[in-house]
Amino acid sequence: MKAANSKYCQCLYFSSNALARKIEKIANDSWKKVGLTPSHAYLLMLVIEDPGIQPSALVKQLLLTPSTITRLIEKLEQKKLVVRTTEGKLTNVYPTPKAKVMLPDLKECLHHFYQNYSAIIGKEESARLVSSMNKLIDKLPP
Amino acid sequence: MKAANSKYCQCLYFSSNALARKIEKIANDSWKKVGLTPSHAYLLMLVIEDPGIQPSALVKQLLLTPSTITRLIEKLEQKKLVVRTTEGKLTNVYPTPKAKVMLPDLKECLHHFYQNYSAIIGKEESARLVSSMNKLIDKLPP
DNA sequence: GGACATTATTTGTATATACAAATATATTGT
DNA sequence: ACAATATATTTGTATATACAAATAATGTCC
Repeated sequence: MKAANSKYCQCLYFSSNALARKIEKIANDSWKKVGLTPSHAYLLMLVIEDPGIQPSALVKQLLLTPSTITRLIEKLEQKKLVVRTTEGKLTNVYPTPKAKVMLPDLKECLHHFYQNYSAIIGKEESARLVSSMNKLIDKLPP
Repeated sequence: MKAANSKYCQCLYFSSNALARKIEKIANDSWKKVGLTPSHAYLLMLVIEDPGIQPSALVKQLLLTPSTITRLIEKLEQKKLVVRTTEGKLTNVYPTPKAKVMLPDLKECLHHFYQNYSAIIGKEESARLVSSMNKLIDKLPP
């Protein structure tokens, strides 16, 4: 006997992963205009809004590991969008003028992304979902 | 002015990805006993329950791309847990005796996984979440 | 029945992320 | 003030996944 919904496992593992992959695809499209992946774009926005922000703060805000944050910064540095200064054990990340000029475009992409998904799933529904996901993220171990 | 919740972006992109990563971690722990990643384990369970299943069917059930399915099967083949037979353009995947014997252990891991996360987030809450995620997955473009 | 399109699978390559270890600095207890 | 510990960041490496192209077989249309 097959399950009623045989399209995919009725399991949190696949549901959460599949959803994340699909949303990632929408996000990738939304940020194509600025030639950045969503992760790079979000990190860059945080740097522009808080110049000198440290990798450890980015780790907390983006919920990524320190090594991933380092790699994201490296790429933005290659693209001349940020610069790093290290003093002691601390590193500060600053936006370049080139990056600052991009801010309106970055915000526009963010808006496009929001429009894209809320057009499909509805504004209330998506807000509810984000909120319940965030509650869950807080509950789960780090 | 900072947002009330400054820990991470109040955005579907990060929420869905962060949630998926955290759940993946719980899943990885749950399947450590059988020495498989959750993806490999789920694929193997599908093969055991439906011997001869084709990669295209696995693609639909697991919501992964054909190339990823091929790679997962390759690894299970290396571990002598499945065999492939190709006739024409179709491929059939069969479990080995070694794999069939593992089924109870695989099911036990699945149960552990379910116990692990429902202990943290509650059975009703997790069922609700899976269901609303699945609805969303259906709505979003492939 | 042959040209063209469609389907199924695999292969080459790229990417995002993580883990573990390395490095370097700062803090604390005595 | 020194040893031990904790914190911040980077580096080396591994993994899961995807995309695009290649391969191969099948179906269709005139």
